[in-house]
Amino acid sequence: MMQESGTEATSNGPANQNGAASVEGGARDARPKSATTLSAVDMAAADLIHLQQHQALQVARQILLQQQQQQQLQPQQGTGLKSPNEKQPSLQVPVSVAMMTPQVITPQQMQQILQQQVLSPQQLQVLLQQQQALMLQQQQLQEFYKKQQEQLHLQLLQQQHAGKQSKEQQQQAQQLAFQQQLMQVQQLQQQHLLNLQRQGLLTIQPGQTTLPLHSLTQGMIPAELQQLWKEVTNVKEENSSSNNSHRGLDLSSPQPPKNPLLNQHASTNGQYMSHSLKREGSTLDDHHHHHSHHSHPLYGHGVCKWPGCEAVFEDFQSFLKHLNNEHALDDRSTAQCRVQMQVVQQLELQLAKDKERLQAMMTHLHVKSTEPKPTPQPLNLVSNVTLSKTAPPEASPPLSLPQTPTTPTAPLTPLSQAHSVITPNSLHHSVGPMRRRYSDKYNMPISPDIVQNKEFYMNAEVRPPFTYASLIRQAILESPEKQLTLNEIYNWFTRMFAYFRRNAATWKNAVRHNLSLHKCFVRVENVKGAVWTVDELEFQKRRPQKISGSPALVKNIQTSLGYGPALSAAFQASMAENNIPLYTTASIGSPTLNSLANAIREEMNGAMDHGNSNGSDSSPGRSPLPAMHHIKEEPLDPEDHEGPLSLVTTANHSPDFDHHRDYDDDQGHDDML
DNA sequence: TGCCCGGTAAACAAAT
DNA sequence: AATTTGTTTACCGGGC
Repeated sequence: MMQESGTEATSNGPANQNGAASVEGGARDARPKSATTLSAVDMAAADLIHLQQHQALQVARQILLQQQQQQQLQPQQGTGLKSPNEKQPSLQVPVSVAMMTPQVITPQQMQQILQQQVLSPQQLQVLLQQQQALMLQQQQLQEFYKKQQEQLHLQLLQQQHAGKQSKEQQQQAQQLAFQQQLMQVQQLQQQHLLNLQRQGLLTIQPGQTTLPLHSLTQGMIPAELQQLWKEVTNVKEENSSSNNSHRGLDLSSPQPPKNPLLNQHASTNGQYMSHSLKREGSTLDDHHHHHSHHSHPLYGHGVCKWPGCEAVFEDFQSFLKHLNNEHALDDRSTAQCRVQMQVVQQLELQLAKDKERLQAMMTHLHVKSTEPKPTPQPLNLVSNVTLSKTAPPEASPPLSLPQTPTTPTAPLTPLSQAHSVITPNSLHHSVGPMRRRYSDKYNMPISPDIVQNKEFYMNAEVRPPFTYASLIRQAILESPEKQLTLNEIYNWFTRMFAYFRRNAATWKNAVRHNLSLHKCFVRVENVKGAVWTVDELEFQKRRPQKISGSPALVKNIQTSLGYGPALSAAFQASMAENNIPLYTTASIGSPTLNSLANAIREEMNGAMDHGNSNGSDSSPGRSPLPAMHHIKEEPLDPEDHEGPLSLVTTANHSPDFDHHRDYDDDQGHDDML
């Protein structure tokens, strides 16, 4: 009862259309319409991006973990080899950590860039390229480290099991190797930074090479990113006004209150101006330009590595040509660039977290010799709490992240019994892609990154690009028992999507409506009430209908998704780029997010599926972006949107819904905080 | 143009 | 008596 009212009534105050929700009689017309279309679309895209990042991050994390391990294990050795600029991380982690981070553009830097209005088309591209290069590097490193890590693991295992033989020697050798790798990484990173500086894209003072960890950790929250992107886009749009003026992300038309500075981009006439800027910065850059040698970050193995583009080229020249023609500055490229930037951003954030995690792990292991059991981690405390509920002691080592500094991790949903290890219910097995692979292996839970995703949805008031039916199904399938009460479903919605924290009367009604309307939702009487379950067959049954083959549809979908093609392409490309097996990666996360990710993928696949759609494997995906119509039609006063958007605030309390009896509805959380 | 979809609004009934 | 939970019907707009 109080839920709905409380929900929106809260801060939106005026100008909100919510009145319509519960009481309006014919207020229907009152419903605002028109404006948000794009933003909504864009956001949907953002969601995807998010997922992508999510996965990419995992990889990055691994790399970092390894790096840190090395450092930790070998604090002293090999010092001489290191570049002079570092102070040698003896014990302080921050330092070492910091060293690794500069490779990606930090939020601050990003802002700088924006502020300087250097976002000319060229620069945007350059930026993108740089970021891409980053990805490549990480990929390489990843592979490399992967091997090493495996060895390390083996060693550890041996040590533990076989007692304390003289493995130490081996380990030392190993460590040396690590050390070397570490240095390599650092060099790469520095190199990269240099590049950026050269391009004039970054203005970093010499001594500033190492950024404070917190700057990264704090990263930007989705909302901020969005704002940033908005800025970026705006700037860009001003230049290339023509195209589709719409699609820009104008979630909140007005500029964000936060970066007033950015607003000045007013008449940025990028093109030329930036050019000069670039020149300026290029002073140091005399030697190689990324163009000079064939090692163009966007060109590899004869293929264009632009997200989503896999064009093949005989020679570098033709590639360049292609790059200029096909990937010139336009809405699409910009969108892709944005995606990439976000990816990077998220990676950065994740890296920071994982570093910290590693740190904890190392600490733990060190201490271990003395007192193995009682892990002293401060974070553990937190995590323990989380785990305690369900978590069997077993695996899960260090886990969760401690810090979570200023991040707006929503305080709500505490826990997660979650991992639930996905009940062996063969239920979802039959379905398409998502279930295959990821669910089999129960994965260990705890994954910090979820928080991020979660945050995204929780913060961004973006209408999720899924139909109610899809979401409901998702909610139900995610539950340990594969069944939920209506209320639990509601809770899931509000937990997972900020969007559903408003207009409760409306969407709840829709949920109910969907539950009873679709055959795929089966109500099961229960001792204390009834629960809803999903008849997967039924569900799948009606999924294939549209999408499967029609190219036209695909096109539409893409369009609907905003930069659909671009994003999805970027999404997938990036994944591939990082060797991130979608499913595998996903499996690491929490069931909830995984599912979400999978759901999205599913939708995407269905939508984009070029080619083999019918038949067996191709995912069922189909209904994609359903309903965003009205979103687009709601002109919502800027205020309306803005408020929510700055969610940081909003996010913090959302508990409104959760309270009462939901003890078990929260399967999906992994937050550790 | 008509059909199908999915979202939204609502009326109503039944269960709490 | 007030809600919540479910069902159903109607209407809309979009895609085809």
